[in-house]
Amino acid sequence: MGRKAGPAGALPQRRPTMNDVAARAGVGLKTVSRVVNGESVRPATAELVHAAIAELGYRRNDSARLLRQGTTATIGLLQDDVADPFYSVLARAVEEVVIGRDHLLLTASTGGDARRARDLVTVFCARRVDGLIIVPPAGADLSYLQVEIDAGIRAVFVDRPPQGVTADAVLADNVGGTREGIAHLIAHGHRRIAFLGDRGDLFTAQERLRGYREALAAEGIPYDAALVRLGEPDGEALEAALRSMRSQASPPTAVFTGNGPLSVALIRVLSRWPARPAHVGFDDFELADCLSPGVSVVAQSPAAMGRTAAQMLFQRLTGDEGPAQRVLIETTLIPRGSGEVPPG
Amino acid sequence: MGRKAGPAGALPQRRPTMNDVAARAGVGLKTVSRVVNGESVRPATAELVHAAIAELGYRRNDSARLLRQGTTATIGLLQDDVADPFYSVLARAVEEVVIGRDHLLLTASTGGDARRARDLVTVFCARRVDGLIIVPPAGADLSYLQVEIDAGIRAVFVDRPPQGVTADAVLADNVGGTREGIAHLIAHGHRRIAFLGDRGDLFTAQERLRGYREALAAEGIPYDAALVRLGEPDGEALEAALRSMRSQASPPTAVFTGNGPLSVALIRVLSRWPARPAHVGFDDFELADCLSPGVSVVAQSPAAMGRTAAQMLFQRLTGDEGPAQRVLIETTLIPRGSGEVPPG
DNA sequence: TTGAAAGCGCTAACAG
DNA sequence: CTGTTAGCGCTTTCAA
Repeated sequence: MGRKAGPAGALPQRRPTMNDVAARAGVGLKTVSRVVNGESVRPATAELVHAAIAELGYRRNDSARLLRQGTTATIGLLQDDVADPFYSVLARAVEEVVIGRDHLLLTASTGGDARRARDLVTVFCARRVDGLIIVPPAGADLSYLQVEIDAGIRAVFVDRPPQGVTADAVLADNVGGTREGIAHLIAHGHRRIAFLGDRGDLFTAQERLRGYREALAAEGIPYDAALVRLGEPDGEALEAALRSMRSQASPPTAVFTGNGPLSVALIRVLSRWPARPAHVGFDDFELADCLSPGVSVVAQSPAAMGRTAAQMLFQRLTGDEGPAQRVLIETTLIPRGSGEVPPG
Repeated sequence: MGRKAGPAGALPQRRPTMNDVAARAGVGLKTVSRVVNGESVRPATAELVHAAIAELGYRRNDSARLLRQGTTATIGLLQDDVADPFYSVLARAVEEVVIGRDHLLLTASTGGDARRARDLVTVFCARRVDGLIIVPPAGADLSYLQVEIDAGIRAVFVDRPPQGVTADAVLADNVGGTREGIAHLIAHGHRRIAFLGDRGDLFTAQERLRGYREALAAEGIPYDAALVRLGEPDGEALEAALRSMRSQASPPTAVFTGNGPLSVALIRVLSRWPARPAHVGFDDFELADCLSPGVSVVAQSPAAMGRTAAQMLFQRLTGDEGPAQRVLIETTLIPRGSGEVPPG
């Protein structure tokens, strides 16, 4: 009782403050502060304070504390969509580092919308997060961030580099990984390899396409635009593209998909198809090994990317003023069957 | 230049405050506050202030603002692991609601560790989050939360109900969903149905087991403990359990798995097995439809759970003092083939 | 319409 | 060892 004071509404719920504790214990405010923060205080006095704290149910307000200290001990994480496995694994890794450093993590998903990203960045900055870890939306101009960075908010970019601002970035080895994947298909006898990539305005899609071209060039295989399709992982569009490729004079015998969702979409389409081309996908995904055949992939390491980004951020926060870095995280080719099928 | 002032270190980076703006504009502090907050100010004066704001690059510090206002406009989300698809989808839904209400979301993963959960709750509360959305670790006594709730921090539980404290909870219809799944198998002729559930100290595992028993009882099928195995989704342990079940006089013709990871683990095991029992899993997962046969599941709706929990929380934050509620989110049976296989 | 003063809850900088 | 006074950056009186 007391808390539910009838229709008149709940009590004001004012929590006891250090002042209240000080008054209750009959000591000065600063003494309470010392006790709470474990600084040296005469045991007898400390006892008094502890008693008052217990009686009042006092808990220090860290928001106030941090305001005074001029920090928020908070990092903001901004990405396309936490529900996407790639990002959720990345987020978990970031979380781990952030909490290990006694900070807290604010998270938000942009849905890939540049406008929303900007709004969220603004909100995070208004809260004065100590640092920002950002997967920037495709093609977003981030020059608005420069003023925040100049004002002291550190930022590290993941998965895609920033445009319009100079800052650290942690990226997958998109070119190298794709080269390896394509070379693998070529090594298994394929020369007509389709490339299904994500939207062309995405950095990762561009880079992976570049890796594709480089791998072909390295083997003297001509690049054929008719085998390339860039766009979102839409099943129907994918199927149409595939159909048109198949009707060519020289149809593809293998397909490379540029990310997880595209791989999954392709698998859905192929499951209804007669002959199956060889397939290698960029980015690993759950159950890739349980399909028949298992799906060979170029695995990224979202956890390593998140961890690295967070660590770089804290390095900046602890005084590293060196020039902006760009770190590449290695990929790993995992053969599981689908990529080792010989040309039909 | 200026920012990188050589080895001496970066400049103090003090951001301009309202005071600075006031001084620069030659007006009072409160006038700046009014302008920044869009309150009525004489246009000419406002112009002066805006100019000063632009020149100084001033941005309001929301942390300070919120301290004064006695709120943090922040919600804390605590769950086992954001990297788990179930939780990441739930998190995304929570995010959406929270940001739609002009709040921010702090997230942290407990790894299912009760001790860590407690620490994180404490940290969140010390920051004075307005509310908490929690997936409580198995068997964790949350009575320590009572004092925080009494002090005004609202809490809503998701997926698992709280122990040791009375609060709102949003749960899946574990019993009903499982009953439906088991009934489905029975309808397809199965009478020997194995149940592979998660650790027995997990609320969801208990409830789903209960649904299993009720479904059997409803059809007059005797419960056989030899067909039940509870434990973490460990492939080897699972295989051993299955092997021992198969060697029984009357081996199971169907298997029900109690969550996504268990379903995946089972699929891995079965992929190396000769005969395949029928299979229905609780909780849907990516590519379940692409396996052969497709995996029939009792789908939960983590997005609905997260959304509902967040909405309930805001209802509490806006004055709802009614008794604690428990909301059940419906499940949906999705037949895809594996659950419609007749007994061997 | 504007501004001065007080204060959110805490810590930093000095005294005693 | 302890307490007093400021002050973090803002909003909230309340008076001019």
